[in-house]
Amino acid sequence: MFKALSNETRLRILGLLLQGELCVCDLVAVLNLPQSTISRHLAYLKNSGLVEDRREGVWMHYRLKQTARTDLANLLSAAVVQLSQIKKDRERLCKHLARKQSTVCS
Amino acid sequence: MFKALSNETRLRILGLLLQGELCVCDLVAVLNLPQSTISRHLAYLKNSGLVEDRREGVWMHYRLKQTARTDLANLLSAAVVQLSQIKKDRERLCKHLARKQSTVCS
DNA sequence: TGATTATATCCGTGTACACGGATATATTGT
DNA sequence: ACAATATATCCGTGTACACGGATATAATCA
Repeated sequence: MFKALSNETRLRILGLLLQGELCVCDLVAVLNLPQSTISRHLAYLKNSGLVEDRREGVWMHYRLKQTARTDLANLLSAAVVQLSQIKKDRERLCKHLARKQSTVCS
Repeated sequence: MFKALSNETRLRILGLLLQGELCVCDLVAVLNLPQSTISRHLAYLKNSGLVEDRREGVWMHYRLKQTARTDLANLLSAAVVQLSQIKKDRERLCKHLARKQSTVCS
């Protein structure tokens, strides 16, 4: 698990997934990284047992596995404080979702 | 910090240092790994700001930095459960210290 | 079936370590 | 100064990834 958390991009992905389920294209848009990079990290997180996926038509949705959610929330709470990037990501996610479909941002 | 925790040998070292200050030779004896390996990881942990050292004659003593102690205790509590090796290490440390000088094992 | 879109995987390249034996350095006691 | 001991660093080798462009796969729709 610590290995999964030892990469900044994965930390950022997990930080966003803490807010709720997301599809790959949302992560690509918010993190502004190549799609192959995002997909690779999602595969890594899935293999590590931290996230699970769900297909909905063409879209793959990723979410934290329930079994890992509590642990991750605790561990990441420290990371969120130190890695200011995560806060910015969350703000960007909020705007992104609002732009996409006028949903309320939690 | 997660990078420092992402290596099993370092996790084991930190697990032992949670019990208290130790010198390199104790770690070598308890973990049964080459001295160069232990020294390298201790240097890594020191650079990461997780441990600090103290020279006492020929011996170098390493201990957790106070600033990291609480965080590490929390993070490692999860690791201790999962990585059974850490429990075994602690038992070996206890025996080792008892053998060395009939000290009480905390 | 063929085009389109979303996602996964492949590929070559580069970097960060991990490893452990060998060697260097530092300290102590003679 | 020299031997002995504890520790740090060096060195060559190997592995695990990170990266991102290119390509393959999968699903949808016309």
